[in-house]
Amino acid sequence: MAHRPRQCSIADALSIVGERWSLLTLREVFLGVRRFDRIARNTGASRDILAARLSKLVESGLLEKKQYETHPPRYEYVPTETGQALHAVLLSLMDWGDRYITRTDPPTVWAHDCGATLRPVMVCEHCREPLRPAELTVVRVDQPNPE
Amino acid sequence: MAHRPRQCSIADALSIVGERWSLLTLREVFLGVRRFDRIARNTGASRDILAARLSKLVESGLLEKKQYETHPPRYEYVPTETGQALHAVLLSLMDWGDRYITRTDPPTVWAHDCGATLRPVMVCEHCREPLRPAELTVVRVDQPNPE
DNA sequence: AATGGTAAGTTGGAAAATCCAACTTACTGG
DNA sequence: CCAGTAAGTTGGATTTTCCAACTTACCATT
Repeated sequence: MAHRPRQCSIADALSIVGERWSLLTLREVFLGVRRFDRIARNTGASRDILAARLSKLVESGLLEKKQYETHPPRYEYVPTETGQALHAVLLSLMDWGDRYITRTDPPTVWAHDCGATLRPVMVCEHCREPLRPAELTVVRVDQPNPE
Repeated sequence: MAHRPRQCSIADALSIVGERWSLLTLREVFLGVRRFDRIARNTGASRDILAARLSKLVESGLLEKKQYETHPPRYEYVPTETGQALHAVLLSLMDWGDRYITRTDPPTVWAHDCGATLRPVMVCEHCREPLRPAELTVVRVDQPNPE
């Protein structure tokens, strides 16, 4: 009866960063590449789509457009706090790719300030144990189709 | 000169789960919804696209098709180990959405077996400290455009 | 002074992906 | 016998994406 999709923060998040090239654009920004041409070449996105994605990321508050040159006006895209918080998402995606998809050695390696090569792990904030899918239970979820 | 995009596990991961509906499909599977019609309704994906996505997820080794009825043949989609490992990605995306996008109370709440309401946190495996973007440095990365 | 390169887009038209409603097959329950 | 459920498939319309070329304006070189 209720043909409404499930309400959920994953869907909300994807409505902002779920389109093609958005996450790769943010990857470049996190790697320090913050100008249009370079982002276009490093991702492979076509210029028109990249322009649209960057505008959306700015409108959505993930990036800020900083002018670094007037005449002609040129901008670079720097992450806001909201944008920076997405770094964790990209790291978990990278980790999954490293482990299960990419055959070779991890192409990208980060170091943590503690001195170690970064291995990102998701833990429960309360007990600090690494999350295992089998140890999770749904407590509350929107149920679009009751019957 | 080199017009090759950057080689990276995030791109590899997105080549499998980056298309529209793939991650929402996996969300449903993790919530225990494993049959075609329900997934279609709960996500809002059109049936033809959903069929294509499910096939791809099966081919890519994230889901397995289990027959639960012959005559007519009916299947359900259950996550493999590779698929289950993506739960962490969805949780980090959910957490980001909860914090920065969704205005209301978190629509979906998970509990951890330790008894606490789940708050997923990304930590450095070595020192166990929560990751802060400012404390990360790139050690190695594919550089598509040298000059 | 003219030429080529860099930079950040924008434009128009072709190609690909997605959407949508209707159809199919084969059971089950009333 | 009819309606409902389930897992898709099909054809055609709509929307996105792709691609190459164009624009504006500066700087470095010849």
